[in-house]
Amino acid sequence: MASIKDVAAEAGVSVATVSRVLNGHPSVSADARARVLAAVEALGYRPNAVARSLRTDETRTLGLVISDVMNPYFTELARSVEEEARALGYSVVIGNADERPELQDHHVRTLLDRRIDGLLVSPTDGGSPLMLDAARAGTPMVFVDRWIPGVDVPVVRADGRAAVRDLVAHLHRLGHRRLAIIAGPAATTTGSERVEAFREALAEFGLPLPDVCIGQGDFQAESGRRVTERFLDLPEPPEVVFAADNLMALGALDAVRARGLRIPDDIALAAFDDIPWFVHTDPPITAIAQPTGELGRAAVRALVDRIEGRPPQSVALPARLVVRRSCGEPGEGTPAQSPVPAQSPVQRSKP
Amino acid sequence: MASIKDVAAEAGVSVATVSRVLNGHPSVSADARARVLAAVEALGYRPNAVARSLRTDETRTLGLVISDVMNPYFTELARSVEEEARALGYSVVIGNADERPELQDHHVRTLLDRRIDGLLVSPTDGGSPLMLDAARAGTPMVFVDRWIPGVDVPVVRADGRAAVRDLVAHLHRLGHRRLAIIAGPAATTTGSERVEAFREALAEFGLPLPDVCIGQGDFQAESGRRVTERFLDLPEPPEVVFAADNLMALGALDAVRARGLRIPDDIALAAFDDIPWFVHTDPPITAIAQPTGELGRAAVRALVDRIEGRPPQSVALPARLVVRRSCGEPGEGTPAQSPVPAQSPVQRSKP
DNA sequence: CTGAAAGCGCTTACAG
DNA sequence: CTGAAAGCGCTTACAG
Repeated sequence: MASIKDVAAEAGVSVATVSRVLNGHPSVSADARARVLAAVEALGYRPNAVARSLRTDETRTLGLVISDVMNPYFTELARSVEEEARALGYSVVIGNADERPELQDHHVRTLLDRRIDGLLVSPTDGGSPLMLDAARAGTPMVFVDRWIPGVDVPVVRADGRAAVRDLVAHLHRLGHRRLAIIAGPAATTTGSERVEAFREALAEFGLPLPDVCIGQGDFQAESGRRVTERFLDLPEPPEVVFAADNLMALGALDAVRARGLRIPDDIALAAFDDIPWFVHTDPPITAIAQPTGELGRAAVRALVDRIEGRPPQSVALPARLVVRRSCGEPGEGTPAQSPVPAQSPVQRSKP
Repeated sequence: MASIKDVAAEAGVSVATVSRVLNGHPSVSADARARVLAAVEALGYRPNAVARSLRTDETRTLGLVISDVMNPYFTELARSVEEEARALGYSVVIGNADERPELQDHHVRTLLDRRIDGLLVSPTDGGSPLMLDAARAGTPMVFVDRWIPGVDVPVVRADGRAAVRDLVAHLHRLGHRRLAIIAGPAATTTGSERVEAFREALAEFGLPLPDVCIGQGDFQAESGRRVTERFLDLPEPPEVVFAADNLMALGALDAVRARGLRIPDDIALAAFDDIPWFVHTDPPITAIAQPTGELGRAAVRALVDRIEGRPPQSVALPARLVVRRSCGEPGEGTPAQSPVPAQSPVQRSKP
């Protein structure tokens, strides 16, 4: 592969001059520039980014460590991150932690070794020493979706409180009183915050959240299935299951179907995270939608601000409730107090 | 960040010795080794992969350029690619072409600039000069899923011919005679091969495939919707729509639902690619499943073989038909000639 | 077993 | 405007 030396020889100039024209440095004669460009063209020369990075100490690359690529929510997040990064002149390399702390560490380490300019992470756990050290050592970092309290790192996330409250109001209106939740890992902020928001909303409506109605999941489908089976085995099973993410909702669906039960007649289901398939499931699933694309873009902007020396900003964007049919139709249970208009199935929460 | 020089100073040896212990070179005294390791620990030293790559001319990184990350099929492919690569000591950086040739080129160029050791690609089109030049210039490359004819690059893919034939047999048995397909771009092998396999299978059953029954999609949901609407507007609409990938099936579902039509009563639907959600749609969707994880792993093995100087092998793994309810139940149409047992909804094609 | 030195492909003060 | 030279952080023949 042609190097800068070859180009210099071909153009009859020094490598310094070649470097200058390649980097748009102003002080190059038109003649030299033309000869260099011609040589570049003739040799099909492409600068070696590895060498450049070693010299400039920047890779124009962002690392993104997410908890689970197979989760459509994170896939979409990754996509919007890449788009915004590309627009700002950065590449992104993705590490999939698969909800496993040791895999998360593997990726953080690899990314750091490659000297990425900054790190976007959605932590799988409370934060490993490796990650915390990197943050303290000054590696530009921002948390996205999930975060770690007590660390001085900007956070870009959705605020689901109002939407969860809207969901509980919706369930209450339909006459449901015994509600259960499939929670995410307590070590993650999204894991604990969603349970808390749910508990608070229930309290507001005078409803209890007994321990047997809190199932411990891990944000993956299999755990949703397992927890749902336990719910169904209860002497007094819940009337509603709220899955704290879309994959656990998929697992719950599997479990319900395996028992030959029907939604919402036998049991109602709602999910945190909205995905295109929820429109087509049997029945369509009521969900809380995050502004995923916006989150990804905001996270990149915050990280690049940090990298380029501008003060980065934390962001919290409101999630919103999307009512479908998996919790019952207004009128099926207690008469609806404020019926959802059939024409507009999307109900926005007021931020 | 500590460099190898700092470690050498701390340990009281030369950088050469530090390098040797880090790389497991045998000729280092136990004493020197111990001192180096202690210094590494004390300083929290991590080798700079950028510098190492420049020197050794290898990055231990694979590039993966896929057509669309948001497609669950490719997400799963990417995941299995990363797993196998990691097992073999490589990282992978993913480029999402989003079915856009110019984006594909952008990623190929970026990856090449970064001097990845090898490239895995699922081409979005017939192949750009950039990609073909890279292949000719000797960049280790393997095609996965889609490929480009006439280029000397190993191919790892699924063979869907038998499964498509099984699907058509299934449809015929159910009494369907007027079948349509939402095809992928003709410039992609999967785009054209699936239409061809479908056409051949139809011919075998004496069924025509008129031009109006071939809709041109681009493997993304929106095109599935558009094409389906056109089918539905036909004076004599098809009885079955076969979507050549799962996203176009999603679009078809949207279109059918928007018209208030029911599946399979008003129109039947089948898809190439199987995904977990197909079990839960209304109704569950009959699909052709690819051995996605196996494809990803085989592709990585082929590429690494090529990189490390072993002869790489092309691979074609059989896809299989998974019968669900979206095309009707046996007995609904013409009496089933060989009914699908209700107990086992999964029917394997014989390779 | 060990170290001094060259060199990977760039960029960038420094002189001119 | 231009080039010679230093140096980024490593690895690896080459001598000893």
